[in-house]
Amino acid sequence: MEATKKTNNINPTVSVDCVVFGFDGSDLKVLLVQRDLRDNLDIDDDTLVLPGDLIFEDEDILDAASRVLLDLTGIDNLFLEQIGAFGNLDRLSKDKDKIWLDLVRPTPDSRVITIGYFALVNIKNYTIKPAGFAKHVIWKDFNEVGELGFDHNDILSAAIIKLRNKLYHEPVGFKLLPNQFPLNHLYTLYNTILNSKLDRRNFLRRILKTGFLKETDNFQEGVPHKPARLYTFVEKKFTNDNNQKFKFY
Amino acid sequence: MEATKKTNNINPTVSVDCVVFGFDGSDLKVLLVQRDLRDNLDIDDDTLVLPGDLIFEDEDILDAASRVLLDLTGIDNLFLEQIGAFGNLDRLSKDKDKIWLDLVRPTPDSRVITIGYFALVNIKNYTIKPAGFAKHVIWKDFNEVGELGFDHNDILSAAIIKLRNKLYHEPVGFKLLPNQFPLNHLYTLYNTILNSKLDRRNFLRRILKTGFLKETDNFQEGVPHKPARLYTFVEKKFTNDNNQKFKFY
DNA sequence: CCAAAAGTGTTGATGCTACACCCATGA
DNA sequence: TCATGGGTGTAGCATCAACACTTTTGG
Repeated sequence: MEATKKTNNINPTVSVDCVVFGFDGSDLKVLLVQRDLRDNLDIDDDTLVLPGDLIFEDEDILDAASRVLLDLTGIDNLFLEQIGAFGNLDRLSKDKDKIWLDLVRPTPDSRVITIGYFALVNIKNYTIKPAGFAKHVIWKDFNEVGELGFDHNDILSAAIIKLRNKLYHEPVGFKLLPNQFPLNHLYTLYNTILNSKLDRRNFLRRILKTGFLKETDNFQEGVPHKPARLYTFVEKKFTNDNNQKFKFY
Repeated sequence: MEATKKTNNINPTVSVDCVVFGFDGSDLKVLLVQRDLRDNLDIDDDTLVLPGDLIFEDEDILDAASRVLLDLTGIDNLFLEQIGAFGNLDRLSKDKDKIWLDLVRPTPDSRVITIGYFALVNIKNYTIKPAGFAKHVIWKDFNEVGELGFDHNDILSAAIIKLRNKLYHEPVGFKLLPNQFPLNHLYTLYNTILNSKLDRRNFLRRILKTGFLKETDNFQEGVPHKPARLYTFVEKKFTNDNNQKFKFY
């Protein structure tokens, strides 16, 4: 009967972490942040982590993930999908992690379970500004991500697997591209993410046959070669029901 | 350096819930339990729920799920796979749920996030005894599951989707069957779970071609018709890497 | 005119779907 | 002998993989 009370107390045992993928035309990128409060603390810690935070007691988990992205990166209103829960007992036990936790968390020894989310964005829509909320946010090449803080490499691994699966079965590649794009960008995207060298002609034929692409009257500009025709994504009803039958790529 | 301290304090904000699927030869079954302490409490509550419990502070989540199944059902050493985290703010707010929580939980109003797991078992290995730890445990027909407590219908929905996906891409059907089984049981299993009527000859040809089945010299006994040859599952290295290319059924 | 990427079809092999009858057994 | 499910093959169709040359543009 009673509406949810807003307490704004943090829940010290549950956090969210977000894997945001972008694509710059040739490489897959991941959004990473330097740890919060880094400038104010007298520690030498340049560890990168996924954007994340503890949740509030009365906050929906998905909302928490959205909030984190908005606060840390200015990215709003993103389609986020859950990866899963990560709760290893030792996930916060690296030395550097403990030092940071001791400094910033009210209950640094608390056992924390985190829920991972992932999202795909067109990287050009979210240029990271080198000041303000995005001071410590960077796009990192997926293949050049080193050791992250906490268990965030595990979360990232789970995310890339999910991304590859989705790429096969759902029309999601477009989310990583601008509104209009040449087909070869999509082709490169698939090859990059899937670590493969698909046959170009077969790929183009198949991707067009899905009906999710519509040609425009626009062409690439400023390229030192024949400009390619730009295509756009056609929103169609897509049900995951036939997910398994439907090979997308 | 220091080994994990065992505190045995419960974590009142995180729980696990398990979806255990079984197959009886014609129907898909789910393991459900009546709520804990039902007999000792003066309430009229025959609500069924998934087996689950709060976790301990220093307990791995997966271990917690195993413990729950062992405690409630005697099922040990099961391969459990995570479904995901379920954390809706209203997931514990049905009237009957609140009454039960008030009676058995130290902090009944605590917001709880649950991690769902699922498992496949050969139903004959785990005959539920009508006494002892399994007093309130039943196998329920998947299609006859009514309204469960909490948000357990949501968890179950997520589980069945996962099961259907796995059935397409991985050799898991065998886990629901005895060591030796006639091919038609496997065929029925696929049709039941996928809600389909696969072509029988095509199914048999394809399933044999996967190389995961080996014929034995044994035949069905006690059936009022020609006894079918029994097959057994061949353990082979199976990597999910080619998950997406590989159509299993 | 050169470099660079765009654009474009066919063929052979493989895999898929659809389909029906006889057989072996227990009762 | 009857009822029940067991066991088996093919043909036509669709899909897939493999493969290379010409065109257009900018510089």
